[in-house]
Amino acid sequence: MPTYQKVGIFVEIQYLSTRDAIIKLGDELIRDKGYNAFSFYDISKHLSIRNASIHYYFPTKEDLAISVIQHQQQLLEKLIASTEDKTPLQKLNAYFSIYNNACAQNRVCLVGSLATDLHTIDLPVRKELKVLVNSIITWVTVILTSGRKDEVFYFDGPARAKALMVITNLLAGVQLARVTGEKDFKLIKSTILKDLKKQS
Amino acid sequence: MPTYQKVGIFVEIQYLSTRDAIIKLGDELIRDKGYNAFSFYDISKHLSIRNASIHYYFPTKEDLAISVIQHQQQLLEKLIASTEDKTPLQKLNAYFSIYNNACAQNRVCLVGSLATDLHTIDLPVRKELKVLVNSIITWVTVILTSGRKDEVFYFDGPARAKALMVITNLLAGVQLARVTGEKDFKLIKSTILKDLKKQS
DNA sequence: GTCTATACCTTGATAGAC
DNA sequence: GTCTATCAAGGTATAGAC
Repeated sequence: MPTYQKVGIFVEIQYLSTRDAIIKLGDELIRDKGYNAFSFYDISKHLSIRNASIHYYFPTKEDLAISVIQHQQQLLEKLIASTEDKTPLQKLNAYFSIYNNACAQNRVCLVGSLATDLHTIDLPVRKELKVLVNSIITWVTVILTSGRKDEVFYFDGPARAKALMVITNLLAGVQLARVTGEKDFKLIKSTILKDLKKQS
Repeated sequence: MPTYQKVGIFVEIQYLSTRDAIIKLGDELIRDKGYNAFSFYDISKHLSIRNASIHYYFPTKEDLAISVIQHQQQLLEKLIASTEDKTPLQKLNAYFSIYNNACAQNRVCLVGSLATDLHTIDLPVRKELKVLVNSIITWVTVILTSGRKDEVFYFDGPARAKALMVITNLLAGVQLARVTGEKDFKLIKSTILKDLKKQS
């Protein structure tokens, strides 16, 4: 068995355009503090740019919100594409990974955050959110359908209904975990999997 | 079979002290727009009182938040007490009724709303929220435990884990329903019950 | 594309009269 | 207990120089 010497520390550095950096930070802020609680100052401070520069890319706060949602939509589509050839269980774990990351950072998921603020945002943003939500529901429904067909998942009733159950477990799981602790989120995750794998 | 004549319309009028009216409205606003989106003006406008009068009862906004949470805690305890002699299924339906009302008004539940805003509120409020969350989890766990003992509910694993599943289904269910429509919330509810009643 | 400077509004909060 | 009046802070947004 070979031995290894530590010869350095590897640091991953991301280079993003100003625009992409604003979107990424906006996403994190919405999921950390909520849409109405974060301000352009939070972004300008962190990126060492000025308020006016943010408005150059995003004339209004709602414009930024739309771009943040579209960015999540793109991430989702990448995740779907990159797991295309994987098993249903691997795909489901890929979906779980979204919430694992969120929970580890003590952030909630974008959908849950914007849904609670829904009545304070205008129609174009709501419309974009609806697209994202439907993409998520559709993907999870497809995963569960193929998993049941392959007899790796077992559940009764329409796959879409079961998808709603799984999604709501995770979505509210990260919210509850903020109050009761991360171990409850892990408990929810393992309970979902145990339940799906159990022949009924 | 007797017949009846309509002789009048019955209107239920609530008389609340200013203090209680503020709390009730604060609760509705938090669940409608979120903690950071509602303002004292929303309350003063609706109650035809002045900003300063609200501050007389609640020196700070966080003071109001604490009273709102405590009010929900009292409602919960009343609900628990009033269903003490009922069956586990009736008790579970009583718990469901909280979310039925919320969903019908297109409002989310207080826990979900404040959990997404958690990082913008200070410790005393978080502490109060934690008390409420633990009360809910404990009650649902007790309901599920006695239901399983009576063989009206069937599920594997710890009752607390199953309680977390049911609670997260409902909590995120009302949030998702804002985006996809109320019928999905009803689907989630009926799926929970079907699942619990199914002998495995 | 990024800056300075600023307009304009809403917010939570307070002082003090009644 | 409720009011008028006011404040200071913080917010989004814009004009215009560089």
